[in-house]
Amino acid sequence: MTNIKKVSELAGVSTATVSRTLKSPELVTEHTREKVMKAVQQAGYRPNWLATSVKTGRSNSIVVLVPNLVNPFFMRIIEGIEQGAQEKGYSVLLGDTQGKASREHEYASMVLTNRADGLIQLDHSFPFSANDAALAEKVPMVSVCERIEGERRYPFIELDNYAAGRALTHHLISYGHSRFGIIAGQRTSQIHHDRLAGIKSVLKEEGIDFADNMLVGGSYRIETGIEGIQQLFDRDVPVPPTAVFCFNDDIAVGALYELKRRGLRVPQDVSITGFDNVKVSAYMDPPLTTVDQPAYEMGRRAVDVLAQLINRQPLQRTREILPFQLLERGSTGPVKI
Amino acid sequence: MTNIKKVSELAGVSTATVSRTLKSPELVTEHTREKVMKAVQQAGYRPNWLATSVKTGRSNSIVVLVPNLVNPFFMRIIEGIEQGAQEKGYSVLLGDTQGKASREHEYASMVLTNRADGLIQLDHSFPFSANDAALAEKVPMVSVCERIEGERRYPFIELDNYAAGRALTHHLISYGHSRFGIIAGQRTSQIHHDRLAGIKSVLKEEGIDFADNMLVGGSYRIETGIEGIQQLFDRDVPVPPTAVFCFNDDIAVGALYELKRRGLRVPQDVSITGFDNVKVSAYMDPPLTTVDQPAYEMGRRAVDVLAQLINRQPLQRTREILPFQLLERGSTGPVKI
DNA sequence: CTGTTAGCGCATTCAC
DNA sequence: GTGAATGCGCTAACAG
Repeated sequence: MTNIKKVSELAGVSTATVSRTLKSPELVTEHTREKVMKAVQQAGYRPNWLATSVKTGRSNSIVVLVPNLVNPFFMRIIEGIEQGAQEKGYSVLLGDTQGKASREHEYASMVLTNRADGLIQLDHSFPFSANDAALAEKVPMVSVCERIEGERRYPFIELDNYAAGRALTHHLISYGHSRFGIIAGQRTSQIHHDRLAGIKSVLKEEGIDFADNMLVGGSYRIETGIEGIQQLFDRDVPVPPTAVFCFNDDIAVGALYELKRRGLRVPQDVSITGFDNVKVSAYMDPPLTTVDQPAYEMGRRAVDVLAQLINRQPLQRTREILPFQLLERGSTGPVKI
Repeated sequence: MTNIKKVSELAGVSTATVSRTLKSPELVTEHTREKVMKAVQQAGYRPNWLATSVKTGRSNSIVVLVPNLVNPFFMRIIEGIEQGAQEKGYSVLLGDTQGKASREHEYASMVLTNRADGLIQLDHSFPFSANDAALAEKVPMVSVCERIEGERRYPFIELDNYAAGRALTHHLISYGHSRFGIIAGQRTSQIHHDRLAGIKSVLKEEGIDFADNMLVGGSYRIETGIEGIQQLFDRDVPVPPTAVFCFNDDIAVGALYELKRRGLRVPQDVSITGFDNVKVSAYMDPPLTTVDQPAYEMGRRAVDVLAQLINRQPLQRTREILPFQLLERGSTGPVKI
């Protein structure tokens, strides 16, 4: 292990001077700087990051809790987080929670043991165990694309899900639809409620009924889309929906698959909408009408906010609602007469 | 900051005893253990992980270099890495390189500064800068699903790409195909050469010609699939291919999209194959014939090997070639007469 | 501008 | 079985 002491001996200076040369070169004569740099080069010296961190009390790492790595939407957010983190000098510790509380607790505790300086939560749960809740009081934490339930003290960055729900509904109504189904993802989350409320508000305004049993689903997976269609079209309801809201693109992919399998045409027989604007959604047959979320920007913004929290800087605002974009593509069309 | 000293005072013991109680409880009387644990509880003490790490010289972290986070195949590997790492007590630092050498250098250097104990490379390049190459000599590094070019000293875990290429070719030939196109991903990588060699070996055995200009593409993206089809079907070649090998599922998605857009039916007019068995590939219309890679297991295995390297344990073998599985689905069929 | 000194928080000798 | 002392590698205060 080549350490600072060896370099200092090699350069014929003190360890402090070596440290200074590397961290604040302007505090050092050009002459010594050259001497030191030469020794650094020669010894192949790299400062031990662990030691620096103990000393400064900062790990310069952040941990990201994500329920599912294989979801391209989350990964796009994490790309943004990574980019933002890198620019600010943070490393990203990946916390794949699989949606399990125990794993959330484990990863969240990293910030309690100085392994990370802050936490970004992509899921909607409060990630600390009951045991750690007290310790977690002052932990820098931000949630992005979701909102931590029952916790008003943590900032969040999310989409205007309510407005997006309204926009999707208006879009479908403009095509003449009046019988709707919904295949939802996680039903306990705040964004679920927002989207649902957005949809229902328009239906109410338009005097359209929505029966509770037309809301199915419960997770953001392709299989949920398949099962959702089965439930919506198999039951004894005399009139199946002519349009189905899917609460993410994966669900929509499953729904599209299952509708086709049943010989139903999209959008001639049934219109469907997705959510997130995942890359493949544009290349489906037909391409999915969906809501674009600025995932990458959300990730970057989350790092900005987290960094301010870590540095105890005041936040301008604690909640950021980002605009969405409705992408009208081929999976929606006029209602069948 | 509640540190070990506070706890020791609270428990009326020395700091050494607190440390022992937490790390090796068996070295301590039950009586003192209880005393200490109570104090730990009461103080809400969590050992500072940074300090522990400086002391032991181990960060218990590994860094994973991945060229693209949005590719579900890579993410499946990383799921496996995460799981394996967690079981072995390692944390995963995410290094999204975007395929850029500068970012690779930056992330790879983490293992030079004790920020990580080892490195898993998912891409095919030697990730250290020329400057760091000497220092990197003894760095624990493993590559998975690719092979680090020109470096024989690092172990790798990968698929039998040669055999997979052969299997795909046999499959298509059994359907009567004899005019092939290939849309490749990164052409410089070892796995590219292996797959290509596999395909060509069968063609040669069967006496089938393959013109060099039927190999197109250059990156693992949907757009590459689209452009690839354009190149293969637009050129002045009198006879376009009846079957196209796509070197991953994303490319196949693009190819499928573009073929349909041109009014060509899959598989009636053109057969296509993917690679990786990404989740959505099964739900395309038609579902993609593809090669399943045991991505999750590859990730787990990579951690096993890396851990052995970190602990300077001898490796049984330095190169692991895993079996693949050919999934025959709807995107391949008999050649059109 | 540079060197000396004193820790950061913890783990590990070595005595007892 | 436990405590006192030492040091991991580095940075920050203070002198000079």
